[in-house]
Amino acid sequence: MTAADVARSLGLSRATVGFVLNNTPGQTIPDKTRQRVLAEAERLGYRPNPAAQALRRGSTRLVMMLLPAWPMEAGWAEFLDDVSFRLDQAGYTLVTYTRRIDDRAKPLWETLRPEVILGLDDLSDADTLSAKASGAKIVLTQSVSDSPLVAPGAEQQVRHLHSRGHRRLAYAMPDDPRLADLAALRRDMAQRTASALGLESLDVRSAGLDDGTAAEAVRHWRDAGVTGVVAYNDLTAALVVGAALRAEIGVPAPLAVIGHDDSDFGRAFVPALSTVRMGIGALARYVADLALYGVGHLEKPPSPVTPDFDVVRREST
Amino acid sequence: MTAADVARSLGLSRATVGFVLNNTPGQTIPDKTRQRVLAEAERLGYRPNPAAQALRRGSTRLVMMLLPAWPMEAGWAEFLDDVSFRLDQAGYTLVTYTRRIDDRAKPLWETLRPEVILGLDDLSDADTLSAKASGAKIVLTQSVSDSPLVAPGAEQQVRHLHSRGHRRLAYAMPDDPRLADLAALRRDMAQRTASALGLESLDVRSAGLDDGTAAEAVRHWRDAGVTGVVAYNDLTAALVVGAALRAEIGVPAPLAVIGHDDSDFGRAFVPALSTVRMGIGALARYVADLALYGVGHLEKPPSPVTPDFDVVRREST
DNA sequence: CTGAAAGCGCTTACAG
DNA sequence: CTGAAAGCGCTTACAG
Repeated sequence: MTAADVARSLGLSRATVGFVLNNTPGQTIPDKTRQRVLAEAERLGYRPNPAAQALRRGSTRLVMMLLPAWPMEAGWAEFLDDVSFRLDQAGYTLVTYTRRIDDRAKPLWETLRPEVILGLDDLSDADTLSAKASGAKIVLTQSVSDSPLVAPGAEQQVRHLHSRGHRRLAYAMPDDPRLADLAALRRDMAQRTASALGLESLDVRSAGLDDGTAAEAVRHWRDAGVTGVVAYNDLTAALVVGAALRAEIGVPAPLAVIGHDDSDFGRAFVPALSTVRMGIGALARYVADLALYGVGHLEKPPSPVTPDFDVVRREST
Repeated sequence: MTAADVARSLGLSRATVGFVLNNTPGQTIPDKTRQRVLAEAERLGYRPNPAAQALRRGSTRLVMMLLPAWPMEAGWAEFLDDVSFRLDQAGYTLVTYTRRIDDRAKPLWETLRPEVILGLDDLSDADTLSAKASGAKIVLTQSVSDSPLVAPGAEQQVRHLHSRGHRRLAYAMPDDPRLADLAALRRDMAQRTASALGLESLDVRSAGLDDGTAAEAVRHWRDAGVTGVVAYNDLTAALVVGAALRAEIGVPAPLAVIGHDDSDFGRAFVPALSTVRMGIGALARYVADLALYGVGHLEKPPSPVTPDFDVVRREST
């Protein structure tokens, strides 16, 4: 079922059909003809062939978003929906892609040829080269030096513990190497906030999944007089709380712990985990517009937005 | 940079270049020419235009895998890598897509035109129609009547509790409507296993996130003499355990609870959650071959495989 | 062994 | 207002 079929069925030329279907400006198609074309296309179930369109236009109208390999919280689904909706309205399509470090398949941008790649995650050097060679423009929404997306939550965490009267704070890092960069950003922001509040510098320790580091950290913190722990995320917070309870150190006193991300399981935990929730509503439009600016669909770059971060206080602080 | 450029640069015809680059059988290209073409293509950084290939071939060589909207456990990343690697070797590309119920963007299959859609998740009726209209073949790896992927873990859960001496069992359902179908499958399998073991039928209750249903279920089970709870997944297990502890019902005694999926946070929980881990190694090849059979690249369908399910006993049972 | 050519389905400048 | 036609980059049957 091609545009030619629609034209033939109507006794029109392919051009007229194309003008109607593409809403080409500068054409004066009588409304009657327009309606006939639309109705016939609908009746025949005509769908333009995207490969032919891409070939002819010289552009795929595809935007690829790189997603991190670690599990994403529920809020991201809505975020992605918002981004893809906004792109959709501008005639672009969002494709998400999770590139693993040891991925053995050809990168997806080779086959799909997106016009823009949105890097929510960093690319390896080899992948960056390959992506550029494929003709895509890389737009990083998360750069290491400037990261409104990831850091401000850490400030909220520290301020929350401070407002609850804690003066000697620690920071719990995850041990997953994929999270190292992100964790360093949040930790530094926490550190800066602590200084700004006149607190001693944070006592930074790692809290891993099965290796006893969480237990060690908790003992160390107790001996050092730490009363509040800022955890990288809710899983790290859970590991710290778990280790504390097993060492018979009470939570929230003598040790308060706050996580980050508002993961579902934090509510099930006993004690329920205090956390920071990121509101990404405004972000979706910003990210979509960043992509549209990248493909030249928008005249100027969107103004940066900072997501909202809210403390959700539960039982662990 | 097109194949024509490569041909021109070498003083050859476009056909010869095409034959070399595509390894077309039945052509006798002198090895010297072949090497020259390969070297020149490499030197010029030639990459075939996928849109042109798709248009000419009449097929996109794209396989789309529908992913569920809920967060996936870490093991899935490896699974997807395995599937895409196998497809890659056969010349196909895997694209993953998460279709949300209230998605407002045009479905991705409209734009990408995959040859096959692998449904790890179910499609709405409207989406099924739209996907078929786009020309894709839908291959369901998870069907309601035959579900080796999702159900056998529930059998392991029940057998584990039975082997620990529990005779009066309950089943904890999630309250997320997106999980309803999957949960029903697991619950039924648990129910069948209980019958086979000569146990009373399971006392089924829902355990939700914030609505007090978990607390209610736990109280009800205590009064009904239930000693073992099979939970849909680890989050549901966590909710049940949390509610039990808050109601001062001990875990694992008098109430043992086993989850499913081996989520990271289950290890951090106090008590650490017993669970069932799904080994999906063999599955990747099966799913990839299902797709390749769907596109006609394989003569006959792959033999079904059942993933391994292993009980991981921790403190909650 | 290699070249000239058709045609996939589309968009759109050009000519009426 | 509408049609005939070019051409995007590729693959491949056909003719030498």
